[in-house]
Amino acid sequence: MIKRWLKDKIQEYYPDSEFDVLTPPDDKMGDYSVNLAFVLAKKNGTSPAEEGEELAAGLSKDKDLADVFEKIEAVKPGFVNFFLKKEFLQKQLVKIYKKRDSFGKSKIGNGKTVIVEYSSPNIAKPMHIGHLRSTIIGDALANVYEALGYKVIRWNYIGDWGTQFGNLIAAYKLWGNKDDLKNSPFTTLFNLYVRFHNELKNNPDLESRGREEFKKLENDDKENLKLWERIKDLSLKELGILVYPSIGVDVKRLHFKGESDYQNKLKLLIDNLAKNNIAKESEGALIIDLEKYGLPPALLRKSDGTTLYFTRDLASLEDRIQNYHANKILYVVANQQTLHFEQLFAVAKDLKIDGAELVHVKFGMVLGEDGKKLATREGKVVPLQDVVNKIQEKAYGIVKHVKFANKDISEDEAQNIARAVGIGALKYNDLKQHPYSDIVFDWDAMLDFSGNSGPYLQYTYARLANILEKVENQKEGNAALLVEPEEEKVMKRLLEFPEAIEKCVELNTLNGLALYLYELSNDANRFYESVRVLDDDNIERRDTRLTLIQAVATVLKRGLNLLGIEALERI
RNA sequence: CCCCUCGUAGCUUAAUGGAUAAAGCAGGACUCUUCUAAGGUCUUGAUGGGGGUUCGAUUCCCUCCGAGGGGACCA
Repeated sequence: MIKRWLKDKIQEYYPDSEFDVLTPPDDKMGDYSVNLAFVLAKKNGTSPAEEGEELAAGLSKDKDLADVFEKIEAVKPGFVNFFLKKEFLQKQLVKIYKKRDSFGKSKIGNGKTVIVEYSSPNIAKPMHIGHLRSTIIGDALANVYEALGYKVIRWNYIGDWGTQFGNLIAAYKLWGNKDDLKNSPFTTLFNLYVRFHNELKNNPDLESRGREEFKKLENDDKENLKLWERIKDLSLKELGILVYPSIGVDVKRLHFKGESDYQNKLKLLIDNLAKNNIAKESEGALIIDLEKYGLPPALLRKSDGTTLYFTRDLASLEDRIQNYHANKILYVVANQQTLHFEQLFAVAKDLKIDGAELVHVKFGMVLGEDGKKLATREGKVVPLQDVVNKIQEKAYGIVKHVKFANKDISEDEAQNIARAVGIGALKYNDLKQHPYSDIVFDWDAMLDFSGNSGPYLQYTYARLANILEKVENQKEGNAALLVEPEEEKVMKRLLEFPEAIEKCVELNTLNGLALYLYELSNDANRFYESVRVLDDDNIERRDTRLTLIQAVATVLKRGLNLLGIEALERI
């Protein structure tokens, strides 16, 4: 059908052309070639007929296949799979094997600086399951940018300023005590936070009390400043010692920056904006009108004289571009704040703070089992530590009791496996989904270690590693010996790795990479089940298979690490 | 009322405008004297409704229905 249609088109463009639509080895090849011709034509600004002719030429002369494939591969990698001939695959496998440690890496970032803002805990509120998404997505995204040759700053923008701190200080002054704060800062602060909001219902005066305390804080009130510093110190310590390590995030690589760091720059910023008539008074507050962008005005200063998140974020943006020379800034922040970033980016454009590409990498919320938002105010949250603990317990149970009865796994190793597998499950469960969709928090799904899950990938890696461990001195082998369909499938899949990574930065999502790794694991497991490697009498073939396994294992490990998931040799 | 996001199988999800819409879970049938059964094999089942653009639409446009989020002194 399509074939005939293309023929007609070619007749129309080139009445004298002798080109016939490719003579394909089977029916589907024809349609497929047509698609390709169109993709190539679009890409190269040529006509489908020209591209088709070139394709046909390549296909009819097998010796040039690799070149044609490589050209197509550059334009439309997924398509090539269909055509791949064994010879090509074999050539590629050797290539991949030889450069397996750098396979997938590239220099397309060219040393450009990318700031990835993620995690950004608010130390007036406890970290809960909702904060996890930003941390997991941001950390992985930063890894991927790094692998592609960008200079990455992992910007952890601590929420340590704002009205809520006034609330917290007010609550502390009413109900808090020193010892609780010292012993378990997060729990204590959380309890104060919840109590404040609960009592607010009966006692609306509390709100003005909180505002009052924040105003004092902004006016350098000594007592409040001291209390604030104490709260901040303790919270950061707990974050660094407890929270981040427990989810496998390297604290040392995070660039901590607090909202409060911009406090002393705000006055100048505001004054300048007012002086240049960019900001104006409205109902006692200072705003920037954004009507021409179809947006509500951005608030710079409240009528009580205090500043807002927006004000600080604007100052921070300036800082990031001027002092950190960011070429690109990614804000890994939930969907809910879309408007905030639309406003921020619009103002940046107005002020010509446009030295960097600004992207709001948004993601959906974690919803409760009722499908409603998990709100901190009623204390209706799943604390991060609970999730981490529960998932590790489950992993530990499996390691310990389900099998491996005859394996010498020490207690320490079992603990370590449980930790890595638990976190792997948690992270993969998040990353495999498109970030926009809301996630309904579901213990069962999160604790499911079978099927398309983190542990499945880790398990696959461990199986492959187990084979490799049993062999010494293997040679490269001869790729021509790999003729099983399962082997071909794996080889084809390996080729897609670089594309899977590059797509991550193109779209600023990671589910493509997660899916790729799953499919690679799938293919690898099928290969594993269908072909016995070590018992092979044909040593050359055995070595070739080991080469394949080595390449897969390396790619799998690198991919998992990019996602922030550990690949263990034994699980 | 306005803006943003989403709507795919019983459930949770996937698919730069391109191949027979892809998986997992749940259900059914198999598979461990064999390199780790957290595995593998087979099986049932889906694009909210209506228009449009296109050779081709889950994807882009319009409209309706439904869900969630946001909309000047929170972040």
